[in-house]
Amino acid sequence: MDTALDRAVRVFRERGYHATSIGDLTAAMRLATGSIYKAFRDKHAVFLAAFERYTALRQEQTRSAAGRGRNGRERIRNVLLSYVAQSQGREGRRGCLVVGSAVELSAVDPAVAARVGAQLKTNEDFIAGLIREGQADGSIPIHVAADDTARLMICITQGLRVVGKARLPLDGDRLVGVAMKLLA
Amino acid sequence: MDTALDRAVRVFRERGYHATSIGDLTAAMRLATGSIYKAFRDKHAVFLAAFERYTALRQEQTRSAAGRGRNGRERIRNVLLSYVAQSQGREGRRGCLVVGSAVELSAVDPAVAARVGAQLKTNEDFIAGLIREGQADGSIPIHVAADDTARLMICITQGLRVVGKARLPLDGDRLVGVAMKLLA
DNA sequence: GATAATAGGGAATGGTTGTTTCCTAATAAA
DNA sequence: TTTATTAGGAAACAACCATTCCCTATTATC
Repeated sequence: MDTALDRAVRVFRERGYHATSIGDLTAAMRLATGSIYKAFRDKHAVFLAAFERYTALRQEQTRSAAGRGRNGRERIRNVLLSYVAQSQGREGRRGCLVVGSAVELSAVDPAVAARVGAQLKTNEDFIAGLIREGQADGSIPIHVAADDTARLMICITQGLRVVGKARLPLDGDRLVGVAMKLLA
Repeated sequence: MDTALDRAVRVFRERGYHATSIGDLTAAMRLATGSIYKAFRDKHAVFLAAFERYTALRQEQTRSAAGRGRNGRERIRNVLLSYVAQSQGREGRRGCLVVGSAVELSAVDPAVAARVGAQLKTNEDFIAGLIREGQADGSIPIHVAADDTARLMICITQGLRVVGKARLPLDGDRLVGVAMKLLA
């Protein structure tokens, strides 16, 4: 069932919610119409489940990228580099479910809006935490405004997904090199 | 006819392409079905026309914001502030057609993808130009990498629209204050 | 003033959508 | 082995979609 959900995630990422028909889902999930409706109340429920699976997976990836840094500054650099990598090439064209949901649904779908908002807040808090870590371990100056900088970095990461979907090439080292000035 | 297009822009921004039905368009544009199809080949053509009208209007606003600065650095600050303002409140929730098109359509619609790419490139070139202006007038250090910084700023502006659509509050002065570090 | 041409409106249409229903095959319980 | 229960699949259904067609005013032309 989880592998079917993974396939649903993929279709929703590529096409978005409205452009994905139940027919697309049956083909992608390799489940018949009736089977999908036995497992989920409706298309919306499939989407919500896919959304949650996607965010759980992505969160894991981000934490793991952060884990590969020796101090706060390096952890943030790795997180940003990981975002650029995710936003590029085929994976980038596939898109981000959080960004897609925010743009396509959060204005008209309260359930989705709540989840999108929560996810952004979680990510922002995580980055703010890393900044404070860096200030504690001496790798980031204390005068850096943790919350504002974290929010701006969220904008950068979300913007990367938009730009990546539009197929603009992204050079991770150079882009992140510039972005790290925010921690000066 | 242009005022009808403006109304179409509004609906497409709020709901996106797929979730906007011809019925929605007739209601918004105050035109009957037949009239729309007499003026445009199909729904896709309406969208393309709306997209072009939107980008023309936005471009004008951005140039005008830049015009209110006395040197390169101030022009960029004003452009960023204008983006934050546009991404906030009701206008922010209404969303950006460029971001929306990039996320919802550019993967499956070459015509839209080309327009989105061109628009992003135009904006990026504009910002890069402002950076070079600033370097010429002495308000921005010469060691700033104009192209990389411009691309990162595009990510910030596009990300602002995503975050704004998700209803997160944005403090223009503080956010832009942090972002201006990129020009240090 | 009569006629041609056109802009606009609304009903009809074929296709597609999300959802339900019913049937079949497999598994678990007795 | 037989029965109860469940997971999965395909066809049926009503609602809605984008699009076409045809009709009615209105404008422009002669």
